[in-house]
Amino acid sequence: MAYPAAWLRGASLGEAIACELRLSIIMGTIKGGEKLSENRIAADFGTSRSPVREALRTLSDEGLIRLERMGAVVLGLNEEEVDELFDVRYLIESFVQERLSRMDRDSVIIQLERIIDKMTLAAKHLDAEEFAYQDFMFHETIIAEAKHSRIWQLWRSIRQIVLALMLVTTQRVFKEGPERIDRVIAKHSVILQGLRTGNKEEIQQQVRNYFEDSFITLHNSFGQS
Amino acid sequence: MAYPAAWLRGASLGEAIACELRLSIIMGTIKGGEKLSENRIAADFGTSRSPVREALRTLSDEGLIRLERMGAVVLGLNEEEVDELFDVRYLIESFVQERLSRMDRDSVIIQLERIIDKMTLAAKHLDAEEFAYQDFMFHETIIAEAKHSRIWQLWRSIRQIVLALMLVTTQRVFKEGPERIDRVIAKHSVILQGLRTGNKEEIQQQVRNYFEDSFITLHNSFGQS
DNA sequence: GCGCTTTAACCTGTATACAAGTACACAACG
DNA sequence: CGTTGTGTACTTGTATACAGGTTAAAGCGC
Repeated sequence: MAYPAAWLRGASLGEAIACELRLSIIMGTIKGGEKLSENRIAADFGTSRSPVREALRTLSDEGLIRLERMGAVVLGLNEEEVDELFDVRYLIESFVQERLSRMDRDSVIIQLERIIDKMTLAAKHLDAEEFAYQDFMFHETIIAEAKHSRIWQLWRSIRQIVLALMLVTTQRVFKEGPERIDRVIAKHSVILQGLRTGNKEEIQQQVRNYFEDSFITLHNSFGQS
Repeated sequence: MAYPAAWLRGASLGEAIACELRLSIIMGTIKGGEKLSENRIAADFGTSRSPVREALRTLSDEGLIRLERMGAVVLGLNEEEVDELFDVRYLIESFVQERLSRMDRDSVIIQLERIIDKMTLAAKHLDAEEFAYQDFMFHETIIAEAKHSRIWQLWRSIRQIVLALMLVTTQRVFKEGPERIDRVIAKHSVILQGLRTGNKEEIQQQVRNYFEDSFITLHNSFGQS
């Protein structure tokens, strides 16, 4: 599986290399402990060291690798670290939703409705890539609408990992059949419904439910793989 | 005011340039809206574009500037954005302390005691730089001890800004006299005391108090400047 | 065979070079 | 005077070159 070319439109070589490497690390094609050298990667991708250097810095900022004196060592994402990523996602979305509950939500609700429509369409066409992307956009839209510069920055620092992870897990979900896919859509609808009510406690409860459910699903998925 | 040279030991040129620029932006020497060019900065610092490029990426990741097609535009930190930064700090420390309350805290308590001693010493010698650094280390130590890879990553994405901000505010505090300095030390002692008790609710209350107080102090400080 | 020294390959950090694209000013023209 | 076109200067993204340092292994003495 390669990184969807459509997601790389307008990206520089450095970003593209970062995306490819990130996906390889998340899928386990590149294993934890492995050592990466700028020269070797540059040779592999047929580029110079400059974009590779940029890519390695990106992955280092994301915590997927650690830059050392010589070479970069791959840290990878084990099950526990994925859990921790979900901790952070929950922390961010919980904060953001609390904030949204005190704001005008008309705009975000309309956007989320459209996104759910697109998810439904992608499910119909069995387009896992598009589905994963819309799933991603659903959450990104909510976070963006809270209009909190620092929270947005936190999101930026994990968004690419989240996207790559969604791509992988969505493809697993699609293999499990349509009822599983529908459940994912339903989960998002519940979040949207909570936002519509504007009830702070209910929204928080919905978000908690969402992540608890995702958590369990994820572990089952890990157990199988 | 320049960035303390002692804090740059072992740093690459790129990191050093990032620190200098960051401080200039936070102090307002470089104002929001201003446009930065790699070439001009490289000329100013007497280096090539490579480290400057790295520095600009760092500042972009930190949300202090925005990289555009041509030139980078300075975003700066107004009062509201500092508030938002404190939102994030509170979010992180609150999470971390909850986690710590369920862990063995002996090690972190000893470390924090030592840090408070160093703060007291720095206060005695009126060494604002050292005081700011120990203040910073106090919080960083707490976060590190929670041993949560993703939370640590979030912290990493704001730690340099926090450090620079602490340097600026600490120097203001030092100008206001010793009683203000002692209050800062006392605030940290309260946090430490909360950690000693291990009582979850009390710890959370202490952390909330700390940030509410910092919040108010900060706004007063902003009002004066 | 084992340990020490030396050397050679390789790595990163930084500098420089080149190419493609963008903005802006200025001039020519309607 | 307004508009359009062109040219120039400056920008970033990428490639290449160089310097200093680290690793590792090859070679040699024992």
